[in-house]
Amino acid sequence: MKPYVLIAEDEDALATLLEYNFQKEGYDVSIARDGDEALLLAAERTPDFILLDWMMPKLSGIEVCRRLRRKSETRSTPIIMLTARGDETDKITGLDYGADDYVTKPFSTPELLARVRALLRRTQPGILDDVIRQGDIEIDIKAFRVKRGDKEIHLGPTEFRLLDHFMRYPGRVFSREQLLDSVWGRDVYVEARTVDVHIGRLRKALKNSGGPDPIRTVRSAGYAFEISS
Amino acid sequence: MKPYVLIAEDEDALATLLEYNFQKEGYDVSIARDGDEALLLAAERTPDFILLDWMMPKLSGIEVCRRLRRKSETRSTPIIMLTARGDETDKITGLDYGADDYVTKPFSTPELLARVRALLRRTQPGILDDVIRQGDIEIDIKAFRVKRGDKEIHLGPTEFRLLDHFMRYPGRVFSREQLLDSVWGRDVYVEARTVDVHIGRLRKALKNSGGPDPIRTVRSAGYAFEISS
DNA sequence: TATTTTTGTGACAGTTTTGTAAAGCTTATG
DNA sequence: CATAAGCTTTACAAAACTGTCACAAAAATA
Repeated sequence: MKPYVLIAEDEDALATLLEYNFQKEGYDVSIARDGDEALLLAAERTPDFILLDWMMPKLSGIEVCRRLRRKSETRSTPIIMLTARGDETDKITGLDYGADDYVTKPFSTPELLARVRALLRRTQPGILDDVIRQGDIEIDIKAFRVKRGDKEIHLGPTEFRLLDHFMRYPGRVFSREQLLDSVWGRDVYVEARTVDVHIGRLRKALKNSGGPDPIRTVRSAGYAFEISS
Repeated sequence: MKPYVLIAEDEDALATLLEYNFQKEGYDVSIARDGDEALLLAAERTPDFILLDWMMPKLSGIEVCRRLRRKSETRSTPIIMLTARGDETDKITGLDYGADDYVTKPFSTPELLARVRALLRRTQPGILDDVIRQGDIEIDIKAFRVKRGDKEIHLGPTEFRLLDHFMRYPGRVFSREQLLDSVWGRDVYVEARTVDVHIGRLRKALKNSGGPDPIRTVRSAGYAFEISS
């Protein structure tokens, strides 16, 4: 639903500040205090982009960056490096290792947010859009509305987030666990089968407005959203 | 293009707050820390209106006011005086010396902004829109009036600002917290549920004049104003 | 075909969120 | 100083939503 950012930063004050600002700006945020944690969180739920501090305990930013690039899920995830001023060499090295942009500390929050928006627009087109359309289904995130053809569709909060998630990644198959992570939230404990129930509800709502069922069940794997446009 | 406001206020915290809020609202802002500076800045570029603190170093607000009135460029520039509560005499004197309105501290930012808009509409016609219309609902900020169809609607101040805000951003969903920020004021502490009560009153008032409820409840998210035109 | 595994779905009990009337206060007004 | 108007909070009822379960249906497997 919201763009999901992973912030890897060991300095507490900065991490909190960033978390606050990005949340306020409308992002889902996770904070990692060291390199290990960053990799862990990134594996749990693939972020839409990553803020990576250059200097961190356990694994340095550059090492994290390199490892992320080795996995298929995060190979193309945009990464912004946070470096101390003056380390010009860091920039070179960082970009070498696959960072997409870098920002020197200290930076102003609006500046960073602007950089992030620019990066997202460049690399993840559509992720900042308010309206997503797939076939005859249209979802407006800011207005919390769903339409199929001309008909308004009412969805409960969970079904809305679920559809939102699916429509951002059309065709991709998500396991129940993945859906729980990214739609319900990492820390919530619910039965995997609960996903089925909500899928059912979503299907019913979408069917009421006519047209084929856009959700495909992938037996023993999960669900995917597909619709011919 | 943007209205240009000169803010003369020596108290740092308040000056910064005002600067931030007026900029966010789309004004060009200059800050003067004392009376001398205020006159200087006003001479440099004639403001569209002036916020003038009553108590200031060097030249008091009232003296600044009087001198501004002597120059042809600023003779008719709207001036809002900021005074401490209780100084009833200030009001009289201030208006005598040519202030157009006065606001007692402490005030909430949205309240001040509303006063400013009203003043600008009264004195600088055309610089802002007077009326906003959505569907059959019409709000006249200058006159503090609301009409639905032909019927006059009476609203309390809070409901008025609430409707004003909604009609400026039709279709968009605002959380209770956002509404508290932009309608009540960043600094005011009020229960989130209070918003519900005012929404209820606004709905009732609008319903009395017939037609559908233009306010949509978005469960677990907030409210939005929508009406078919 | 019989058996096992996986998915679809109606029912339901519990929880969360919203609508609203009533009460207590504060501020404006004459 | 009394009255009126408007604001916030509270409490309770209604409505919407949630997660789980049980069982039916479908698909895979033997």
